[in-house]
Amino acid sequence: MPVDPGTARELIHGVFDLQRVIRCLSATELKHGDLGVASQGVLRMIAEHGGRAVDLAGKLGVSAPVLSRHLAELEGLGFVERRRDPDDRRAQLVALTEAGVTVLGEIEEHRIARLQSYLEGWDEGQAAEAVMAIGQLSDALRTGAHRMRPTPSPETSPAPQTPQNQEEALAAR
Amino acid sequence: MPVDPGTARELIHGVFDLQRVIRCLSATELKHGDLGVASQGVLRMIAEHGGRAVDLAGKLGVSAPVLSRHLAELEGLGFVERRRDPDDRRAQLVALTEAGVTVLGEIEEHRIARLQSYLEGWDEGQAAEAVMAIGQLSDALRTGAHRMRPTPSPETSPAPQTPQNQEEALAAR
DNA sequence: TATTGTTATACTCTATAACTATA
DNA sequence: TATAGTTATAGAGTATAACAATA
Repeated sequence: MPVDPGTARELIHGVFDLQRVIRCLSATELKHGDLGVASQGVLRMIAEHGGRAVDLAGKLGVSAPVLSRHLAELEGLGFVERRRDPDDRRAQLVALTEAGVTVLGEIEEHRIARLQSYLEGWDEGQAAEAVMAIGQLSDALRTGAHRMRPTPSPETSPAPQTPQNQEEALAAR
Repeated sequence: MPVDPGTARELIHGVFDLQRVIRCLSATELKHGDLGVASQGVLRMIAEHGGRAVDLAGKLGVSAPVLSRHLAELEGLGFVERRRDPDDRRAQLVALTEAGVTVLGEIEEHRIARLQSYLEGWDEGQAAEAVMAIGQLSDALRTGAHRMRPTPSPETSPAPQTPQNQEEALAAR
């Protein structure tokens, strides 16, 4: 028994509206010194799941070249260190420097304080419900889309051939 | 009594994660013929709030040049009609053509069916809660950011002077 | 003088293709 | 032959600045 089409429609529009509001906020806030929003996301992902670059790209849901450039930028700013993986000398192990940890902390603190002020009047339960609802939605979209893809005519085409980086991204969590 | 900083943090990360998942979906789905996701959003906004172009830009949260180009594209595809506003000959009144209504209907139907399949296993209440939570969050960010801005040193600077299109966007709903 | 809309230009973030080095 | 990463190039979407026409 699927969700009512009207509710699905409202959810779609709600998500797009949220994205619009956030884009407007990104224009004015969400910039920290030289760091764009995307680089800030890379910084956080390194803090949480540091390690091989290729795995980070998968978790971030971006292609290898995109991550490569963000890492080059972050390394140039002194926020990230890259060293070769001793077990696989093709790969890189990525980690935050002390400066990187510091700047990420500043970014997070600033965002949290700002969100807290925007959420003035909310109670804890309301906020927790929003966290849960958004998390559930992300999971549903991830697994749903992931379950969709792996059916590229299993008989006619012998192998997918394309790297298909979305899949890794969607399977990440 | 503000929301707990830990909860605020989770909410921030949850929203960014959701954006990542949606970006991955956008790459594979969410394209309808020649129409990019942004143009599809313009199409929907015209359907819901058609009228003066400048007001549409405010509701979409984009600058006038961006809307101008999207409208030119949509007009070229035959999905949108523009005519001068008889009451203000600088302005344009924007509306969907029959083809525009049709294509928007197709887009919505396709998205709804897809989301319904992704939300397999959800019950109606869970979906309704997600709609509510996301709507409340959008509203909070909109009004919060809007309340923040109108304080550009009210004594030293006589007038804002800059168009400040974010404000209109944030005040739209 | 302010507002509506357009064009030109630039920025951010992204992807694909072609390449090197390693496995 | 396949994978990790880089560089080059292109595309989508956005903004600011400069402009024309109208108010």
